Amino acid sequence: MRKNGEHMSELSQNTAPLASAYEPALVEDGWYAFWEDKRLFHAEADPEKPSFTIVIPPPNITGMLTMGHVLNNTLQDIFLRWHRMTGKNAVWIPGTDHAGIATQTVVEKTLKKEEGKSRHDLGREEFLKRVWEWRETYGDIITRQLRKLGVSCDWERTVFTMDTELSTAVREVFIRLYNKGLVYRGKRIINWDPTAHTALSDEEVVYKEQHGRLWHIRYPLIIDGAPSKDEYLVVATTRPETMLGDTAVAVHPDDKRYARYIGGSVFLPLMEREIPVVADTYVEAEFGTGVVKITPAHDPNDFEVGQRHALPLINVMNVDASINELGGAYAGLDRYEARKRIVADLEEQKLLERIDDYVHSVGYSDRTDVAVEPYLSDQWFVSMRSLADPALQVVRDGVVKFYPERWVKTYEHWMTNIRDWTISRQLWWGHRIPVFYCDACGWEAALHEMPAQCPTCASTALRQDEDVLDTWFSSWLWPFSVHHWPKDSMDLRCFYPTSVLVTGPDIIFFWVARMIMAGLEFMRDIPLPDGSPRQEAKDLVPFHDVYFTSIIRDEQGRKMSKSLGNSPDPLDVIEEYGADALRFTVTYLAPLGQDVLFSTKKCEIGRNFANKLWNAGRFLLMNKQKIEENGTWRYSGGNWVGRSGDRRPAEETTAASGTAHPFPAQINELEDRWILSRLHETIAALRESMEKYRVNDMSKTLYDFIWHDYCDWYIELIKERLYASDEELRRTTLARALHIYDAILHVLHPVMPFVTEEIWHHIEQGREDKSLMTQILPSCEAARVDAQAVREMQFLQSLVEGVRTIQGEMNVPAGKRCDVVINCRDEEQVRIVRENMHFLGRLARIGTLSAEVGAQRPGLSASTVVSGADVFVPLAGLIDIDVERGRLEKEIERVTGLLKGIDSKLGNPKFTGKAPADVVEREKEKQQSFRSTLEKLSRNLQSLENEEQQS
RNA sequence: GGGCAGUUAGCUCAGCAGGUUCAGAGCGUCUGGUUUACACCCAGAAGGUCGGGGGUUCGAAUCCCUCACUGCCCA
Repeated sequence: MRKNGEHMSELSQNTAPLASAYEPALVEDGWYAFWEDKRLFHAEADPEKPSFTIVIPPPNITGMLTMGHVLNNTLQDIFLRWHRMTGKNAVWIPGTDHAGIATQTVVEKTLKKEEGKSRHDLGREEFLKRVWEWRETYGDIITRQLRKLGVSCDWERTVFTMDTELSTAVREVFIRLYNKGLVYRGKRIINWDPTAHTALSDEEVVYKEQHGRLWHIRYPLIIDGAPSKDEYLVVATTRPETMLGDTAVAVHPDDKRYARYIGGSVFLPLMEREIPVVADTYVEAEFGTGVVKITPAHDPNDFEVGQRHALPLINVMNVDASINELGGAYAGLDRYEARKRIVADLEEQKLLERIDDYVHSVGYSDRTDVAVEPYLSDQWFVSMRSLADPALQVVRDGVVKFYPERWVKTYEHWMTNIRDWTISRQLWWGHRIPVFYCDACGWEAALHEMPAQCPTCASTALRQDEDVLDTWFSSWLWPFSVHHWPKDSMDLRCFYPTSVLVTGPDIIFFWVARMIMAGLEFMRDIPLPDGSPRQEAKDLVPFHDVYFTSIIRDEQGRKMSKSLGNSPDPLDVIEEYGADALRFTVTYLAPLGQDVLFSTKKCEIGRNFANKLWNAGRFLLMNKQKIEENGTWRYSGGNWVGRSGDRRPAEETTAASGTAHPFPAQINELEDRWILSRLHETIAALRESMEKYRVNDMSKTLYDFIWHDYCDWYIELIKERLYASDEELRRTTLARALHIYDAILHVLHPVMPFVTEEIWHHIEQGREDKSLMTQILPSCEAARVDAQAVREMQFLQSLVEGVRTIQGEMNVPAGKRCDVVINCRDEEQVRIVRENMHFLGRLARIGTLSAEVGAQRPGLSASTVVSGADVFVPLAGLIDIDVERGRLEKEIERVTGLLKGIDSKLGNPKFTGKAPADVVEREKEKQQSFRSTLEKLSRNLQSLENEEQQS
């Protein structure tokens, strides 16, 4: 990586022409270092200045940069850079997440591999030391990777969820909720991860459809105190191994088939235990046989049935889901091995009636991808109802807006059916639950630190809860914990709430919803920047807008995943195409709310675009250099400065800015009026796209304006003036072209920061210490929009295109210039053509051009009709009459069709009666225009056919 | 089973406040190109009647209903 100083000296000495192709690899690292060294990403709290804040969705410390991160962070950076360039106090807080299970698993694996030890061999304290070491070594790989993307995070503010201050916030929140009774401990069936040996929340379980079996097992009836040999109830189950823990069988109370067995009992095979037959409406009579085994310790529904019927709970599994000593002969076997043996044994005892194939969904751990086990254990929960209600309200009220809006429905559904949140994890890596117990007297409290002795009985034998908290229990505090809440500070006052959250819809429940709850619950005691109390919902919520990103898929539409190997490494892509190209491509392809089908090759869009921009700049700079080489004039401050140092504005100074403006209020040149008009239309469109978070619209607008309007047309149009002998004309022309180009660099910078910064520094001397990223975006000036210039240009553009089409179709040799005769519709058209003859000739390879009203068709001409004007191209010797006839006939057919449609429309009294007058008027004008076009086309075709017969 | 998206040129997608020649762009294909910024380029062409059906309306790719298929989320 080049040091800032080196880069700049190289730049300022760089008077050689730019390379003919843009090479991102040569400049990107240098500019990133420049921005960082100059602390341009850093912002200080300023109560006087409106701020624009984003907190990063903290990536896991175990994570590597994925295409998902690329999209997400590019969007955030675009928003941030754009708003920074509007003059706001923009800050983006970066940081990482400790990722409890993922990190602990990684370190445990390493430990096993390298030292053959388990965490238990090391003990808690030593193990945690190792995790910290691991995080010191590998934990910021992802943030280093993010820098390659060009993100403008305020790295000085980087935080980590396990930092001291953030841990304080976690404890504080736990203690407050505990004291309010919103955190509680209870024995429940939770989702157990048998690999990580921990509880999971409902949200961490993903369900997958699976082909399984439905085993039908005979449970002999107990008759006269003994199991019957030939009478039995048949239960159907997908999990026969859990029968070891059965404490009843159940039927529906209205199910006549089994009514007589209710109150009786059956003989539990294998365990040889007598269990009751109970009646419960939970049972679906239609499912299976209508008899269900009840295993209260291993199924959440059975647990509830068990509660209702006071059934005993028999937990037959260990923490790794192997069978424990309560599982009789199967003790010690893994759950799946036990299943096999149990099925075999049942078969041998002729207790297996039949086996059906069955498709059902099985829950898997989001983190370890093993089937979760419903498991009875003591866990901590957050009572969600009272937190959820206000959080639901602010979204319904629009205090927090979702983009796209449809996610509101998903949010509402979850929030109205919310269940309590399992927050304890049986891990070591994480925030340890701050609850302390005295075993001597039973005292228990939530505190920041363990007291020296029990406040009740003075015992010193106190202990802290062994479990840690769910990682999301720290993430939901992120928008304020990054500023070290509960401590009050100007940072917290000014930078909270944040402006927008950019994240994936997959974590709407995990994270988005819970952050809203936390903001509303905990931010009341922090005043507003002016010191007044924070009361209104809009000041309490953690963000005002939530942008839900697209999902990046491969070309076949499959989700990108490690196992499929279909996910390109973004760093490779950046190396090959450049970060700007990747950023542009990804935003260009990502409409709000739609998935993105990505392939590396698509980055050619962005690379080619960057190269196009580069070459346009290169062209201007070559011309600039030619003028400066004469020694009299230097381009500086957006205009030309004479050698004496006097600013000699060849053009006037705008009152508003006080700076020289190369475009005076009155401009004669049509192309200049047009491009200035298009620029301001474009700025307006970009602003609107930004407000609506339509980032792909923004990219398309930039692409079309820069490539088509500016490069394809404007640069071509001014070449004539740039090559003129009059140097003042050359200077004026170039100043205008540079002015537009400079504006382009500004508006494009948020999307493509590197290439724009690079070129911006080449444009004029004296920018060595400045950066484009802290410049102010050009404003949209309505007065510069010139509808007439746009209309006139459109006419001229269609003339050029019409002539070019004829030349192409007739295979006119590339070097040949054709004469053109235009029969104009009116004198206005004659004027426009005559005023712009010079560039029509150049752009359409025209020799002599004549334009008048009533001009006659020269013999052997190809023709077309443009805006009511006949365009004739005499092509004696070159014309292929068959081809020309084909063209005209096809055009006649097309226009006839259009005219027919309009005729029937206007012939319909309902239309003329009901449609608004201006619509009818417009249709009439169209009808006129089509008729006239059609007449001209037919006449031209007729002439052509006459000529054919004559020859 | 419930909910939400999507179905427009060979491919990927714009067009989502019904009426500006609205049927578009990029890629791909074909034709032509040594014009002093760019072959990561320039000029031009061919290709779709907007998933099927029904409805609202003077008028629908655009609004409503329905069906089909695809994908996602929740149970």
